[in-house]
Amino acid sequence: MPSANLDLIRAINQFNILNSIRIRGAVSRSEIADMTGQSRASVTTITAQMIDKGMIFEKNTEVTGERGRNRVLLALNPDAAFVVGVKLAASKMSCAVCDMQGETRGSIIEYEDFRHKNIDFITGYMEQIIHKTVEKAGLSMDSVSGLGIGVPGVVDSSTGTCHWSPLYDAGDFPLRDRIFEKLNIKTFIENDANTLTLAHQWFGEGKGVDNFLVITLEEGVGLGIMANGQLFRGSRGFAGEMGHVPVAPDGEECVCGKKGCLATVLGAIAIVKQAKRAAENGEWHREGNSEITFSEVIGAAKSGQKELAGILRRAGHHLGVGLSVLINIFNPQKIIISGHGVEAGDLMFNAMEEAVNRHTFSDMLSLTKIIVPEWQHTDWAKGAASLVLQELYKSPFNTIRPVI
Amino acid sequence: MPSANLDLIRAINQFNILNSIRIRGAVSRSEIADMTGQSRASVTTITAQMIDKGMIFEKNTEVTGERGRNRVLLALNPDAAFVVGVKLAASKMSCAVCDMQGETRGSIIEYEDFRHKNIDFITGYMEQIIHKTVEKAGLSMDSVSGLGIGVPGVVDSSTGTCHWSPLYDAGDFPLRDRIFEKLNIKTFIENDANTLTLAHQWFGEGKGVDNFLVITLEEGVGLGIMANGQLFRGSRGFAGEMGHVPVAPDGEECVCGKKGCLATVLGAIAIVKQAKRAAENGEWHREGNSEITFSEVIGAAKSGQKELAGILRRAGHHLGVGLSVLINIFNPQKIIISGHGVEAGDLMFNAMEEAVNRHTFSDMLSLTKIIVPEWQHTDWAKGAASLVLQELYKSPFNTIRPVI
DNA sequence: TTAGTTATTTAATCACTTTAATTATAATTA
DNA sequence: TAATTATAATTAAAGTGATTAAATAACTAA
Repeated sequence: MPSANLDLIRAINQFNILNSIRIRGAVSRSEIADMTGQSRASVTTITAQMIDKGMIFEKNTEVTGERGRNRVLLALNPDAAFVVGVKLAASKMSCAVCDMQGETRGSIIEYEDFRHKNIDFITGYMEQIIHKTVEKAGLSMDSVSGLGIGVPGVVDSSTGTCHWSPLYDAGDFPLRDRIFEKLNIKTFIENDANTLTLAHQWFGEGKGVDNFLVITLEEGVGLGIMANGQLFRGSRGFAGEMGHVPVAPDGEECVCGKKGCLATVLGAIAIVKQAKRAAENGEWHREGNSEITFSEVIGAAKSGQKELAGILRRAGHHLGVGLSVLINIFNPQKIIISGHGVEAGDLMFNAMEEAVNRHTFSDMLSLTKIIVPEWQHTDWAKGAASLVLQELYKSPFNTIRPVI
Repeated sequence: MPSANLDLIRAINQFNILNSIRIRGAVSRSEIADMTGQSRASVTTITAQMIDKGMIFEKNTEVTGERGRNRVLLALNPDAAFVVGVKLAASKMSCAVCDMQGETRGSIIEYEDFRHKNIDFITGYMEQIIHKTVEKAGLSMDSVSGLGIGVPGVVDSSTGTCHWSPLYDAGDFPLRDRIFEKLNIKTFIENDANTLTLAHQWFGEGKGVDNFLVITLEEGVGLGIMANGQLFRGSRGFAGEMGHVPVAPDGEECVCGKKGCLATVLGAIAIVKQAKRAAENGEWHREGNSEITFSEVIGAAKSGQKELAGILRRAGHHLGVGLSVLINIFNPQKIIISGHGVEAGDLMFNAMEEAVNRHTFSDMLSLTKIIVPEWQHTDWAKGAASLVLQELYKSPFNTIRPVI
């Protein structure tokens, strides 16, 4: 247990100031003092240090026309630090370089099958894509303050160990340290749904929201939980295994052995599987014999293929039932739905909405906003980058590399 | 936002020291320094103040036979403070006086129907029971440092307002302030399941466990959530509305309008309702015509009444399904089952266990212990008392009344 | 121009922990 | 038995970050 000493209070106050500036965009010293509860003198001292380090700068003086001296607005220097985020998925890897404000300064996505591949192949690939992305952003590796990696599966972020992942069969693997050895950059790893949840807390729909959930629709279904402003990981990082919540008691058998898990109707794998069956049964007349992709199914459904549209509606319905369970248990302010599965659009989400409305006590439902924001592939990598940004804001003076 | 200053670090360090003593029972200054990370000098200073105030005392010197000066063990003075907890239920009120170590020093339970009663009647009743219990414990009201109240329903503990309760139809009600006006004792209110969860964290099965759930089986079903060592209340205090999680899609209609909610099969109300139907159908041959009570149903079921045993087994089964959902989502270290509903015993819990085993991925299940501790009526009031003890430990010097 | 108002900075002070030195008390060793 | 070693607890001095109060800066209104 670390003791509370002067270092701690300095860290807290620095964080609060930096965060106030981030949240407000540009803000004066007096306002910071009011927001953080610190004395004006103290704000002057700390902001002076931050200006000195190049983390923030005096943007302009605000002319309000009110009496008294005008406020000098302070703003973040977006170039104060750059961080890299990498998202590892079954069939692709994406990488993004973000600045201090969470803006993407360069990104790359590459398609490759990583399932059952050698671990060295994956870490090597990662090293390459990082170099390429940093170069694309016009930066050198020296200017990178940290690296965040989002991994599907169960991850112990404190030890940097990957315990289990759908990607490979190996046991515990020290991913963080292995990457650090290669690049010599401070590295953080985390479950992918959690990185996205953090990204929303810092830069997205979760700004200023203490309790929200993030549903990720990819190959499977993921859940990120923000509780009391903190990421909730469960006792061993297993929290949020939404996929195996039973929603259809008379449904199909799941890989886990149970029947009617959410994972059997929702997520790209389940949807493609159902589409394949429809094609085999002749309910979906399909040209050619190539492997069915998720995008293809969505496209056909949107073009009016009734059977496929039904599959999406059913998926939406069950998602809605699952959400109603979550709303009852968590009473979140927001539920944010992300992942490339949102491509399914209204076909899925109308059915979802209907199911949520039907299955949730209206008093509770009225407290929860369900949001499907615009989705980009690189959001995942940006999420991984936020993992570092978070650490950076927490102890900026220790983490930020000097701007050369 | 409160700024981080010297007061904060003192509060944190005091809390950590007091808590170390509480957890270990009796512990030396050096060990405290090691546990909390503080310097020995600092521990000496702070513990001296605490001894001065009568909060802790030098219990004895530990003779280990090791080299060097013997350690002086410090222990909590249980009489340093007394707190009162009151639990309000539909048909009873219980009250307990606890000491600094959470030991019950006196308790009273009284049966009375509080449904749809005047609020003044309830607060008046509360005032009386508190006076009686304090007297029974051999104490005066002056020696009471604080009062905690556990209320079924939705409570905003920060404002002390009771927003909604199954007990009465009135709207928002400032219960905390109303009681404070009567007794002039620092008062805290909280949802009843949450008080029990706190009690477990501080003095029960949740000691040292960061992530656990408490299921309360009373008239209905309640859920208390401990996430990252913090009570999780949701965005408006509605979190943990477990009762309306759907578990039996083809089940009975619930008061909330949906079908097959957990509340339709579990909890005293639902079970008595089902028993009543069994009696009406002639499946349960019952003497007399009095109102059926929960205890009577349990008794008859345990004596071999097959239909009633079936009702309990079904309830246990659905509870098990509900728990499997919770395990998937929360991955808790423990699930603690409490409330007078545990009287149902093995009849219910065997079925529960079977359902949990069947519906939960075994890798996840192995991480969660499900516990049904011994249950006493006054545990509720003790829970409410912990609400105050928690505050007391947090800022001991401000809250503890001088011992006269 | 002057008074009033707000923003920011500076200087002095305070409160807390830490480090280093010191005292206290025990077992071990010669 | 006396010196040595080890551990516990205390004390004194030093360091540090926030706060308060006073000073300065920069503006508006009259």
